[in-house]
Amino acid sequence: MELTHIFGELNKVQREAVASEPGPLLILAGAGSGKTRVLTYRIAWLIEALSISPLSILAVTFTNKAALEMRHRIESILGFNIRGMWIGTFHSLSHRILRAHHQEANLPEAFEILDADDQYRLIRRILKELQLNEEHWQPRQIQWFINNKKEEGIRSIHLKNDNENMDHTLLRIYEHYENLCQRFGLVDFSELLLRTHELFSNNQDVLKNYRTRFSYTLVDEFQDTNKIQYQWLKIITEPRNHIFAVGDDDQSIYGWRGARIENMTNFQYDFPETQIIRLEQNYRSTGNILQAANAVIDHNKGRLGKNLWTEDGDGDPIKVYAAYNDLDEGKFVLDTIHTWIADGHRRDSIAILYRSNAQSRIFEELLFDSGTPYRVYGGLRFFERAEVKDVLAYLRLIHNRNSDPAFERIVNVPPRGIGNRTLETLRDHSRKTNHSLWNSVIDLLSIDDTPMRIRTRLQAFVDLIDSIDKQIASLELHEQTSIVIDRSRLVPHYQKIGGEKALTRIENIEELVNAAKNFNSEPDADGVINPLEDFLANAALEAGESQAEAWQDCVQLMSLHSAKGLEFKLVFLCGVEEGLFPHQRSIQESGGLEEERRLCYVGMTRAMQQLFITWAEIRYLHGRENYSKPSRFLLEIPEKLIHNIRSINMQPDARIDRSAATDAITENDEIQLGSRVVHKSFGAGTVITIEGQGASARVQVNFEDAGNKWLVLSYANLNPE
DNA sequence: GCGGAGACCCTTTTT
DNA sequence: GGGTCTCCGC
Repeated sequence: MELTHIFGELNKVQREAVASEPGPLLILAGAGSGKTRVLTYRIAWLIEALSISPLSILAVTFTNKAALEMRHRIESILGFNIRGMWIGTFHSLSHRILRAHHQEANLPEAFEILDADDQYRLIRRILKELQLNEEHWQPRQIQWFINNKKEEGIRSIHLKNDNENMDHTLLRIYEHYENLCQRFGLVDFSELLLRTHELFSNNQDVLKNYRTRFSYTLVDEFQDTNKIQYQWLKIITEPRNHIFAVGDDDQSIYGWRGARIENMTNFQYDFPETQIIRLEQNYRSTGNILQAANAVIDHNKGRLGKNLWTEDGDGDPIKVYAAYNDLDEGKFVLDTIHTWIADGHRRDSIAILYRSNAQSRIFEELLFDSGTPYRVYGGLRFFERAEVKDVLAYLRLIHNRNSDPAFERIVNVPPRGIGNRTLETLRDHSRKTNHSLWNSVIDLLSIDDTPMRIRTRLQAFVDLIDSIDKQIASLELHEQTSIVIDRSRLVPHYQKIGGEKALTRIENIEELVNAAKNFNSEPDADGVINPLEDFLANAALEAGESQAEAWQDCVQLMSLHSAKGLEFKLVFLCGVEEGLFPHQRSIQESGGLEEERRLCYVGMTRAMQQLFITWAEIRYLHGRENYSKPSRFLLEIPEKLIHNIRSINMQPDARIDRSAATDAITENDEIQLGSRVVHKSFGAGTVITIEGQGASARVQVNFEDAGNKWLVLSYANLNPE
């Protein structure tokens, strides 16, 4: 068979991986070594060379984005579409399986997915019911505990039986949570995985069905799997063990969320006769960048071992800039960016990476003021926004009256006189009767001693929901959405309270109609299509990544975590200071420091041509001034690979000078290039040049009446217009 | 029940 | 610095 279109694109080791005999295979794929390429070509090879049907292949990823991209890439190699092939995240695949076998999995047909926010609210409600103090029983920690246990495959019943030291109250909360979810058909993210795994272990018929169907399993980012995900993979793959796992232990950065790097080391023992292939040739970065990254990661113990190399040249040294404060750091980055763009590069070839999202603000301000287009990744995603979740909650309640999370969310949004007092009564009733909140309302309406005013308001709410339901019953999804938005009166509500954010919120609400319009519902296993149900599940499972402007040419700002898997010609690694990176809290955790170091490795290996590392001696964090030292990671890079733009070890004298200058800049930081200013005698004008810093800083201002003037900032007494 | 003023907290993020 | 949550007065 003619397979040059597959093999022609690959190097020798990649070819070996792609064309290896079916069987357990672990690919250790270093950063930039063509991981995705190997994965997609492997699938193409199975289909073309072994004539495996796409329907017999199961491909698992961690994000929806990765799943989508993989599908596109495979289709473009093959030249035909593979619509029926199962490519998805652990969660979306589990969801699909549970929908198809909800009875065997002991779930109601209309079971609902709880996202992290819904789960948090539910836990708080339980704490209240159990009359536990939130100070002592922090909802976040409970949430973390429950998810952690589920991700280890442990239910409350196991804790009860196996562990005598188990905290009694914690156990009671977990138990209560499980009961409530079971009773009302609520499934949180970890439950999707756990429940599917239990379905497979308890139901041989179902398991056999999937084992027969899927003869080949492939996993991406294997280093990020947690315990239950690994078991999920094992149970579906055995006994054939045709599993193809691709990962990089050096890029495991989600340990704090349950990912088990040990899964990589255990793989070869759990799947006997595992073949291990190392992809070490890097096609992304210059020699210097690779050497520096290798040197840093080499400080970690217990690695599987890998050394990246490249056939390309050394390139420029790593440039390190020691700033005196965060503003100076920002200005340096901005200047460098402008030079880079002036040299003819695209803006989207640039990434500013940082450890914590709070660091983006200063860069955003500077980029904004200089009129440089930029885009910040991370933060709240579309379907997680409060206003969007409100609309969805109306839809959820209409679809399933027994959805307590949806009920709680919107029963009084916009305010309709059903306050905490009434809600407490409802919750109380619900607890006693085991009825959902909605049914509790119905109950209360039929009880004679319910006060008239409460009765009126509850009735109005019931009527509203019922009447919207009736009105939208036979309409298209986007029409349903549009009517719900209209009749819920959420837009006027946000208009009323919104303030500055009102406009964005209303835009988001309206954008939801478009999202509904563009949503393609897939028929389930029985060929049934339920667009609304699908849409709601999808909203929970897919956070709603990048919206429209994703492809515009702008500077990219993101946390190091979100940068994994991406590459940029020019990378700035910012805030590389002890306490911030590695983060203070991670230094205290066991294994925390090594994970931070991997994060540093991930950051450095994003750079193709040029890597800048910056740190600031003074940083404003949480409104306070902090003094820092350069990160230990910086000191782990061999000096010969570094070009210092300013000495890391500042002279004491220089330090005084610089902090003085810092103050002056901070005081005047509203004066920027392009700022509108007013002078006592020259009147209004625009700042067109700024030179120097501190007491000697000078600006050139183009005054409307007086023309161009040079002024010394500390004497001129300029005020913002 | 509503809404404004102050207290409080604060890594990383996907599903 | 800023977003969320609580408390309190109306």
